Amino acid sequence: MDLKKLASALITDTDLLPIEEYEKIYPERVRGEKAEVTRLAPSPTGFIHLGNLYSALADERSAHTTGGVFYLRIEDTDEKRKVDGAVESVIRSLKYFGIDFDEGAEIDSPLNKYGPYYQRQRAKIYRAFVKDLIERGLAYPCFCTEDELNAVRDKQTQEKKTTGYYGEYAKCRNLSEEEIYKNLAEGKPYVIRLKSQGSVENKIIFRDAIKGEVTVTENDQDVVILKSDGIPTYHFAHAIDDHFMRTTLVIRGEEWLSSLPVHIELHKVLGFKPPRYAHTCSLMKMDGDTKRKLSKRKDPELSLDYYRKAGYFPKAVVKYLMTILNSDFEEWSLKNPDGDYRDFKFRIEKMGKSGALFDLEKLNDISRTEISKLSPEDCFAFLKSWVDEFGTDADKAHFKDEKYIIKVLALIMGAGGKKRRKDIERAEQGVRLIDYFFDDTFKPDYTFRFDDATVNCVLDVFADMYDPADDNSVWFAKVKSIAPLIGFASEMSEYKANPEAFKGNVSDVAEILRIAVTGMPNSPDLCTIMNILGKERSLARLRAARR
RNA sequence: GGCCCUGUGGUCAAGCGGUUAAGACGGAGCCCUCUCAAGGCUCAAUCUCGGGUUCGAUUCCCGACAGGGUCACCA
Repeated sequence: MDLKKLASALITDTDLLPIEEYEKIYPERVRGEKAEVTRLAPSPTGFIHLGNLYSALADERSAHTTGGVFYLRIEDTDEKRKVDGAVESVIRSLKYFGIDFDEGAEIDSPLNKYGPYYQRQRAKIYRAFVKDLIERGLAYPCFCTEDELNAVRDKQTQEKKTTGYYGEYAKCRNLSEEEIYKNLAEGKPYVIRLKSQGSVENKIIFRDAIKGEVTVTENDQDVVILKSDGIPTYHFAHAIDDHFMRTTLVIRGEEWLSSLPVHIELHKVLGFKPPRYAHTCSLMKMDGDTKRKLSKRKDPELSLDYYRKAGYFPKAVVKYLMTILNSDFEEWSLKNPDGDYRDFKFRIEKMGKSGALFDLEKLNDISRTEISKLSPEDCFAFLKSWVDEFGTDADKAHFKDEKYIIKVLALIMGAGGKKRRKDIERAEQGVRLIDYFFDDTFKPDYTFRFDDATVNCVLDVFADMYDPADDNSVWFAKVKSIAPLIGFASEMSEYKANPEAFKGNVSDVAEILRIAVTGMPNSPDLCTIMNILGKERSLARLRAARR
């Protein structure tokens, strides 16, 4: 068979470059010996999720801790699944979490020498190589229809054979020259398949950067490399792109491990040296009593928007992910509480081999801790940016009074250092936490544990003696002085020594006042709260709480 | 079902032939204390199961079991 003629009949482009040219167009990168070139290669199919961020972080850290390059490539080979604005969304979302690309699609950079970074725009490159493969007898056209393929698969399933297009099932593999040209003349659609040279009898031992030695079976499937629309499949595009974009480390989910034999063979027939691979475990979630991969459809917490709306501190999400990525990060972080996570020595090899259950509790803890480290001013800025986007009208009005809120935050956060509080977990919850500092959102729950006469007595007596000029100790002395009036102990030690002798103690007096002023039985320092509210409002609240 | 990956407390996990089997989150308790938070201290809780190899296995090998992934003209 005249393969050259066949190749020209199948791949009709007339402007393809000789394949050797591409080695010159995309030369080896100049880089340090250990510098890794990594990439994030999402398909623009929807919105970026936590798994992408997780993977992006591993890529970004691998590149930047070694002095390498991290770029963005868009895998848009499946037109059906394309969503407008997805690329911008990827870049924006990652930026929100502090991750930037050095190079790639929609990235303004002088490094952009390995583009185009959209696979659809690289069609000529792929076709040049497919054509070469056909000429070398390593690829062939397949005219099988979907129905025929399904029928074969059903038969294979029934006979308990391995499914797929291989060996005796590869009908079009040995089509005669005239059959091919006849089909072509009839205008039958076709795909190009790899003519696999492998055999499942052979095992390949391959070294994964995370999993270590992995034993796989050689590929014998005649996989599709060029779809009927002339666009390559993922497998083929991956081999070409990661070679010519000079990627050194491919980090991807472990769901790709099973197609590794295909990729190995593809690299081999194309004459490329494969990159190093790192197959990461997926983020899992508990569903009933079994684990499963976090799913886009079922789990809202997979969406990055979820974290933005809930007002998680972006750095906290990143730090949480870092603890899963390299478990010794947590220890490092404890030793360097104010350190930048970028100073941590991230290594892809330290990644865990088993899938981690996503732990929202731990994220919450990290988020609380990170927010507690902010100054009241920075915390205000963080909450304000959340309020601007997701807050109610009341929130927006409140946040116009920056000075007042900063005063409130200084209290809530225990500013000053030693008595730091961790009350704010997320912006959404933090904003609700300060509602009682504003009259329009003050929604008290007057559930007192004492009779009305006692409550009123405490309220009235304290209102009479309250003086905003009092410092904390004078303020508290006054609270204590009320106790004996209603048969409460003014000293805790007294009360503990003989609880039967009293109806209550100072803390109960304070509780009555606290419920009146804040509407809740628990709060930060009451004296300071009254101070921030001011005399008039404080007294008004004491009055309003009378039974 | 075939193939591949994984298997240490509730969760994330350190460990790499001999350890009282780290640490963190969560839980319980105590202290501190006007409540809460924070902080300090203490406690409970783990090597999936069989066989080997070895003087000795959580660690190495084999098998079972369990969980996960994958078997497209989707990535």
